Amino acid sequence: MSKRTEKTIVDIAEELKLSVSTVSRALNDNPNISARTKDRVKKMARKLGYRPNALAAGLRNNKSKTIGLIVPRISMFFPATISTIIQNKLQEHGYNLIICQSNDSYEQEVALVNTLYSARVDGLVVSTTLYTTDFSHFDVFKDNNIPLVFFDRVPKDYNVKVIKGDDYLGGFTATSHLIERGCKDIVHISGPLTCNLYLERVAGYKSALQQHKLPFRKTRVFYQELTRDNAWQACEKIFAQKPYPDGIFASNDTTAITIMEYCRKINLRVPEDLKVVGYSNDPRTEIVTPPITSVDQYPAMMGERVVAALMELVTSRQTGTPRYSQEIIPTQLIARESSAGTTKAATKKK
Amino acid sequence: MSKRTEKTIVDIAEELKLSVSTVSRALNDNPNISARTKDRVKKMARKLGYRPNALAAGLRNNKSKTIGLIVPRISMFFPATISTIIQNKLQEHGYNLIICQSNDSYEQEVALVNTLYSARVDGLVVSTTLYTTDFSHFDVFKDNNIPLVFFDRVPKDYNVKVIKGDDYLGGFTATSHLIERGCKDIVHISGPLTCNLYLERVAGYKSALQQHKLPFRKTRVFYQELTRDNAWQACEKIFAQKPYPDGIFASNDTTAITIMEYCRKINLRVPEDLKVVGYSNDPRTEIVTPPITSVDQYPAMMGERVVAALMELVTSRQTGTPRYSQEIIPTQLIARESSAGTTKAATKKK
DNA sequence: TTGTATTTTGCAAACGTTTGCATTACTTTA
DNA sequence: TAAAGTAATGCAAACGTTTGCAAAATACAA
Repeated sequence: MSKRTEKTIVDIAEELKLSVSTVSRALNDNPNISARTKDRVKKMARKLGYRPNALAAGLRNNKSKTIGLIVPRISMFFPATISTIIQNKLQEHGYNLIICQSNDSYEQEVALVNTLYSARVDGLVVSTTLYTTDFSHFDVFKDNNIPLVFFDRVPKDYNVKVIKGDDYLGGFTATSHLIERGCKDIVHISGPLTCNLYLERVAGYKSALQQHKLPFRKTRVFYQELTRDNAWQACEKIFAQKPYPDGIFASNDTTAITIMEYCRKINLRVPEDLKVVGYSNDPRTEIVTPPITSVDQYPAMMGERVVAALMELVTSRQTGTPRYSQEIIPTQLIARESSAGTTKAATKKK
Repeated sequence: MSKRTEKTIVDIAEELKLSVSTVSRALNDNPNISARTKDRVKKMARKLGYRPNALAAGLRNNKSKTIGLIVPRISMFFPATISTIIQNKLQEHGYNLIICQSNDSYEQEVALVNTLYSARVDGLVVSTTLYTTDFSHFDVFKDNNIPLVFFDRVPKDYNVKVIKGDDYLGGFTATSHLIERGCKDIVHISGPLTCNLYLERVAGYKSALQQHKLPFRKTRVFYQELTRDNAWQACEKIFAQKPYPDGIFASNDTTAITIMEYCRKINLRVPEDLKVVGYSNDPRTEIVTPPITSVDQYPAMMGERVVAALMELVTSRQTGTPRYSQEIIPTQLIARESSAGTTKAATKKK
């Protein structure tokens, strides 16, 4: 039906016997266009069904009003929640968001950074892959002074804006909690140490143990991608031989949930025989029986801080390379039934 | 530090004493550029740190290699899963995805459609708001013959490509299942009827009842946004007076989960006193005790079909306005404990 | 009326690509 | 060695905006 229907400002200009510059200014509410012409232009724009071409404007202005976001996957609770917040907040600021998933693949992350640069996004928000230790693919953004902010999984030794959780304290609190509830032999299931935040949680775990004069044993810590399958396998190892631990601190709620399933299978009672603490306060922890104690990371707050930081950077592009600050979002332990009661010194054997 | 560092193909051209056209063609592997020059150009491009400008290319080619996606919210299981699939599939095809959330607000949806059009996306994928009954804001896409595909929550009487679940059959199967398990008085908690798919599920529910000679009673059907709060309130109404129903078919798993919580609170046994079936097969249904019977919608299959359909439309833009087909994705009931056993004719009273 | 200040509008270049057509540079053939 | 054919490259326009500067139109003052 309709062939070349795309109306442009020149169509409006011709129709109204005005110049394109006037039309452009009128549409952008430039102060030195008379109210009358503004009105005529806008009316005609509507009449012709004119739609601004953001590509053209972006090319001319060297800004796309678009922000890029790279997360490992959007189907996981924590990144999903943050993405939602970021998206909605950015919308308020008039920015579009291109959400991309690296699927925890370093190569994909690199590719995404490049295509997002090509799309000339006005800023980039990233939570890195588990395995990203070289950050040079982000240099394009730094070098061209394009706002770049990292959250949650953030780089080490790479000078950028960073917004992260208090992972050390989170690990410390979770572990201390278990100790206070009487646990003496606490297993920790951690993510791979290529990802810094797990390192910090482990450090927190360790120092909680030490502070309570409990030994830190290497064999009691597992480093693995925190998937269901891996969690199940870890359980098989853990419960292959006695003595069983009396507490497990999992760096992830999926893992914590899987542990509970495993316990049910082998008839181990939670929290009586084993206490479990997860991480992230995924809503699933609440609907499971028994509900699981977990560490809340305030995703909403983090998301808000991310876009606030981003907007600051966007609006202060000129002032040379800034010294980047690091923001720490607090953490809160939400105690639930999975760690309730007190395990007495003499471990109950079934 | 670096001011005007943005290298363009003209920089490459100057450096190599070539014309920009040659450089452009070389970078795009145009067949009639000699292998030697291609090589030189690519080397120089790398050396200068050249990054293609997708805005400029998009403007020139009238295509952005970008697809828009509008969903109610990305934090819900079903849309999240589909978005993930779509995103990953599109990436394989070399397309970027701009994911947007309407937050179930009609106004936001309209606004998003417009900005995505302005961004000149090469296609648009939509699952509409609960309340979208007027679809004229999508006309821009239809009129300009830009690929447009709807999934799950799809328009009624609007000629477009549609990929939807088999909601009638889903409703029918879920209800039949409850009847087969002995339920005689089945409540249905439905979404608002402004959204067509709920209408179909209700129709399925109704016809299952009729087929088994059970009465359809208006007071046994609730129409509401399927949130936690609403589900809780519905429960309060349902169990305010006897007789209690012996089965509930909820059009959503969040609702099903909430029902189970409520039952626990009022000491009603599931499945003995009440059987529950949800919809979507959200993984949460599996980890709850007892696990909840639900209707799987094959989100992965749907996502794949969506991008397949989209790619077909994208590559066959010329051939006039096509007659759009409607695809139906099958549905499968996953029976779990929440509807196990057989409620005998004489209702067990506690 | 003329001149000056102020408001409003227009011209043309620029943003970084791509591409039809023309041109030049090489091969091949007679 | 000239003619003809083929391969490789270049020219210039176009995509739809925005914007500095110049010009025109209007208002105000003398």
